[in-house]
Amino acid sequence: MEQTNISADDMILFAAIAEQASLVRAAEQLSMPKATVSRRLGHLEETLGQKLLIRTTRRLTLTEFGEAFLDHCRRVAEEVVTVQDFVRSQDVQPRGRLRVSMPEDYARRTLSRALATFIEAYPEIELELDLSSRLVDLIGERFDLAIRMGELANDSTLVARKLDEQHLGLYASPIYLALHPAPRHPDELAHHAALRMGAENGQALAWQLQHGKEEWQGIPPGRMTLNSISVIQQLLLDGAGIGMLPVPFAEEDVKKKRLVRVLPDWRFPSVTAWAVMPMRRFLPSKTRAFLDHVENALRLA
Amino acid sequence: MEQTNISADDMILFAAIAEQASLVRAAEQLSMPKATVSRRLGHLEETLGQKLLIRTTRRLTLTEFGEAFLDHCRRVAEEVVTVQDFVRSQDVQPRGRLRVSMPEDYARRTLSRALATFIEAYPEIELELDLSSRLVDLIGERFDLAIRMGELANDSTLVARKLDEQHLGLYASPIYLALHPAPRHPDELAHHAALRMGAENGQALAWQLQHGKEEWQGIPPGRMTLNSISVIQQLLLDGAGIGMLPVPFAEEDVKKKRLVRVLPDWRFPSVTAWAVMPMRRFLPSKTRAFLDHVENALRLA
DNA sequence: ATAGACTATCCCGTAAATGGAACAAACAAA
DNA sequence: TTTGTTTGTTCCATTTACGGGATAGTCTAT
Repeated sequence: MEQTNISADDMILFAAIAEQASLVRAAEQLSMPKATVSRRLGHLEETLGQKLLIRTTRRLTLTEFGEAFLDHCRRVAEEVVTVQDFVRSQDVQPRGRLRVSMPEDYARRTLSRALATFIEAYPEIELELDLSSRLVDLIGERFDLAIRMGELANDSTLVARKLDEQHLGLYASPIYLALHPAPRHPDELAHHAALRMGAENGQALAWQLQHGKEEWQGIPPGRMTLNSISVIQQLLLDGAGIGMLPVPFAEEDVKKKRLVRVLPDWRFPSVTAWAVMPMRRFLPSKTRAFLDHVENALRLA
Repeated sequence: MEQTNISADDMILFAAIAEQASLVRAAEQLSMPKATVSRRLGHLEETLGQKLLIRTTRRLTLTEFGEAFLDHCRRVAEEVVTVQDFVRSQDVQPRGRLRVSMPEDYARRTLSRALATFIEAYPEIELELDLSSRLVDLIGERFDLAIRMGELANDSTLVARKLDEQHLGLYASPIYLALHPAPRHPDELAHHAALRMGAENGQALAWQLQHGKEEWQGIPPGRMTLNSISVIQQLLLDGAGIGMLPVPFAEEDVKKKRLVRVLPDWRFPSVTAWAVMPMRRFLPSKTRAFLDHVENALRLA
C-alpha cells in the first residue's frame, strides 16, 4: 500500500523471469533460491499495485502492464550487465569462477601443464573444466570460454581467437605394417583398415592429403569410426590399422619406434585450435588472464 | 573476497553519493539513514576489491576507478529513474507524497476549496504544501509541482502550464479617500501613499497602467513595501493608502463598501498563475491528478 | 589558536530478508 | 483416469541488513 521506491534489483529479477519465462529458470540464472524469486516478485507486484504476470504453475503470461514494464526493465538489466562486465574486466586480481570447455584430449596432452601453472598463478580463480565432447552452448550454460578445434560455426554472439595450429599425420604401428605393407600413395589406403575420426553425427570425416601439387581426398575404408584421438592412438599402438594423429601427440611413440609415420611426404591441412568466447563489451580479467596464460604456454612449447 | 554480483541498487547508491558529493546528502536524496549509506558503500568497495572514493570526513574525491565506474552507474541510475517515473505515471490509483509549493495567498483565497476536495477525492495521496514565499528549488528540494505568479525564469529543466489569469485593480478604503480625494489620473498618485508589492530583493515593483491607448508606468510613492497581498489588503481596509489587489480578492470588500476601486478605467496587465513541474519523461499520475483537479476547479469558479 | 559545525564511521538491539524443505496445482504420458 | 513430474507458493528457523545514536575526525570562521 505504501509508496516504496522500486528496487533496481527487482527490475532485473523481473527481466530475468520474463526472459526465461519461468521462475525456477530465472532463479538458476541469478543463482538464488526459487523461494526468493517468488517472494520478491510478489512484493514487487504489491508495491507496483498491479500484477505483472498471470501465473499458472505451468505457464507464465505477461500482463499488458507487465509488457510495458518489461521494456524498461530490460534496458536497466542491459546497463547493469554492462557495468558488471566492466567491473570484472577491471579486476586487478583476477578472481571468481571460470567456466571453460575444451576437448578432453587437448586438456590432457597439450594444456595439462599450462592449466596446472594457471591455477598456481591465480589463487583466487576457481577453474571449472567441462571436458565433455558435446558442443556446449556457451551463453546458455554460462561458459566464459571454450576451446574448439577446426572450423567454427558462424555465430555473431561469439568471438574467436586463434590459439594454436596442430599438424596432422598418418600413423601405424610397426606390427601392423609388417602384416600390411605401408602405402606409397593414398590410393593404396583402399587396402588398409583406417581408424576414422567421427563427426558430431557419427559420420566419418574425410581425409584431405596433399603432396606438392597433387591432392587426394576421400573417406578411407575401415570399420571403426570414433571421436577420441586418445583411443585412436591406443588402437594404433595395438596394431588396429592406420589413423590420423596430431604430430606432437605421436612424437614420443615415433621416437620409441612404437609408431611409424605413413605417407610421410603427404600433408594434412592443419587443424586450428580456437578460443571462443561470448561477445561482450568488456572481457573479464579472469578470462583475459586465462587466455594470456594459455597463449604464452603454447608459444613456449 | 568471494565473487558476489554487484547489486544494481548499490550502483544507484554510488551514483547518488557521487552526484551529491556527500554521504549525508545522498542519504537524504534516497531517504535512508546515513549509516546505511556508509555501510553499503563500504560493502560495495569490498566486493569490487578496490576503493571508489577517497574520503576525509570533509571532502570526497573519486578514485580513477571510481570515475570510470561512475560513468556506468549513472547510466543505470538514469534508466531506473525512467522506470520509476513510468510506474508512477501508470498508477491507476494516484498515491504517494505530493510536494507542492504555492503562494500562501493563492492557497488560502483561490485554491482552498479545491485543495479540500482534492484530498477528499484521492485518499491515498498525502499532500505536502510549502507556502513559504521563497522561490523553492523544485528539483533540489524534490517538489512535484509549484504554482508561480507572473513572469517565469527560463529553465530548461522545468515545464510550465498556464493555470489561471488574475486581473488586478487599485483599491482604497472610503475612509482614506475621504481624507485624500481619489486620483483621476495616475500622475495624481504622486500625492498618495501607495502600498507597494515587493520583489524578492525587497525592491518595490513598478505599476503599469493602461487606459485606451494611454500608458502609464512608474513606481508609486509611498513608504511601505511588502510582499504579502493579504497584509496589503488588511492595510487598505485600515485606510493606509492605495494598493494593488487581484480583482476577485477585493470583490467581497467592494460589495460591502469597505473598499473602493481607484482609477477604475485603468487596467493593469493581468498576472498569470503557472503550474511549474520538473521536466520528466513521464508525468506521475498523482501530479496529473492534482493538475486536472485544480484546473477543473478554476474553470468552474 | 580555538570553538563550532559537519561529516563519515562504528555500535548494537531490532526488524526484515533469506533459503531449505514441504506442499499444492497443473500438465504430460501411459 | 491415473501416475509421475515439474512449477510456483508457503512455512519457519536462521542469517543478514537496518537504523537510531554515539564517536572521532576535519574543515571553517572568529
